[in-house]
Amino acid sequence: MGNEKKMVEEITGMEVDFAKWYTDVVKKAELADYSSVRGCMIIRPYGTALWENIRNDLDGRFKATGHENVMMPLFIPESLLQKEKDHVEGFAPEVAWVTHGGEEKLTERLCVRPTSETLFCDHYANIIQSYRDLPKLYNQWCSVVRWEKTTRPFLRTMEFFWQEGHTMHETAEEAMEETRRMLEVYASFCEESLAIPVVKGLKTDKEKFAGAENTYTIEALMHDGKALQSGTSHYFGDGFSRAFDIQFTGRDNTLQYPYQTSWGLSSRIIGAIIMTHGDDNGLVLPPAVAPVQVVIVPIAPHKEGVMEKAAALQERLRAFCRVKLDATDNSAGWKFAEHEMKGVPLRLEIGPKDIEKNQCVLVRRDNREKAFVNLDDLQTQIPVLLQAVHDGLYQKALQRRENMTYAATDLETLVETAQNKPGFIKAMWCGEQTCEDQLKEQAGVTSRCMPFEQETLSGTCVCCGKPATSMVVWGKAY
RNA sequence: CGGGGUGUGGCGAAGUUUGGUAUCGCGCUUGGUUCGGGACCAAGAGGCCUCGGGUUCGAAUCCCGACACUCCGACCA
Repeated sequence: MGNEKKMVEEITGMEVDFAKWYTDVVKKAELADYSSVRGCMIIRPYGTALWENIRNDLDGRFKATGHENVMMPLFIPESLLQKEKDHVEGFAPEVAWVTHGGEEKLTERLCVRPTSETLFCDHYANIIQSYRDLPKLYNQWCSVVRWEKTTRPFLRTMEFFWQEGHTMHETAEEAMEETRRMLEVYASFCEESLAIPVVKGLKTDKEKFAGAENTYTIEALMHDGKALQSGTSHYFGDGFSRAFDIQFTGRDNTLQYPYQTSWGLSSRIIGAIIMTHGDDNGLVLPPAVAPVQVVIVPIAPHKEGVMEKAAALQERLRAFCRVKLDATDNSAGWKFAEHEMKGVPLRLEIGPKDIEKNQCVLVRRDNREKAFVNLDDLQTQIPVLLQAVHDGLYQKALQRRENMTYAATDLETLVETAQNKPGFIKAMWCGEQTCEDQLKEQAGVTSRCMPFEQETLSGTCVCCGKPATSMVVWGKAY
């Protein structure tokens, strides 16, 4: 109990080399593996199961807010991509092009979707005629491709998995509400299901999505003090509607352009889970999405009755949690380390001595606390402990973020903080991009967002000293 | 895309400076003893030394090129 010895020698210490620690965890926990396609990864069964749980949870939240799933094509004709100017400028440098079908050269190139705004708009133009057709609340689960220069498993890969919601509304107000609503869905998902605290806010013009009027974001702080944008929600106004000629007849019998939103959350969130909760023994998974919530490790399984008892427990536990029985012939110690590496929230040990006393040992992954629990109480105790792990993870992450959040009211302090103290820096800003550029130049930080929860640290911009318009959270980002 | 680093059985490395036919640990297979924090003994299997050229009697080793991974920047979910 409370043994601080590092038991998994294969994983590089977090303090030693954070980047290496990260990839070690990805590989040793069997989440993903490299493929022979540059910049693309193979998401292994364990990683896929994790993504499926994330997906099912989020999908339920989308359905509950009235959204429907659709499936759009993988390809976008060049002409379609070209329709919205800012959008194409933003994405053109990183799209993959299909130029041939078999041996034949195509008359028009097709791009592999980097995002699907254009496809949705093209379709919406055909199916929206009247205000009665609105709102359209569509979502799709798919993968997209962006020709990235440098890649890292989950955090940045050339192909990644995500969901993209695309909605059309009768009024700007309605669309703006939708944008905010979906950001809240992401934020609650992160906090309730992933135990990741997030800062909700608005992106500056410099950081917003190509073609959007407003981009909202949730920003999480990783173990190493770098920020990870964990979900975004965009308000498009009627920009795309005009570019794609999407019009409907309004209640007053005039032709109008609908207002649009889009929002996305990607498999990158798995990187956030790793870097928020993980430790030197490997992955630590939030119970709500863990593929295995409880792993049963039989002790001395060759002894009479142990395996039978363990198997019977597995059957019982199936009714209320995701449970796995480790029946391999590895030693008990091996199994402990193995499942810790894979982040299983609870371990259940059952051996001859326990069976005699009708009990078992439950060990939490987050703090290694052990508890002897009567076998008759498992149905109530396991959910309690899973919840305790969740709360423990959330509190620890929140505490760390607070400890790593600083404030600066003058440039010198900001630069000094950025250079010496990894984390978020709160500072006032005048709203000018030149100041953003200068902070990037001098302190190496970018604006993560203008949080909804504003504070007044001072009256003037941290950079230029002119009157400030808002408080911005700055940081180094993934 | 700029600057560094790396590439040797499944994994981690030694060997490269000084060219001579590949070594170690872990894992894997089989048998046996073990099992409450990565057990032990014995016997085995497994290598186009990232790829392509070149130099040489001979290349993991020297030269040229490509690719991949990785770190630091710039760019992006």
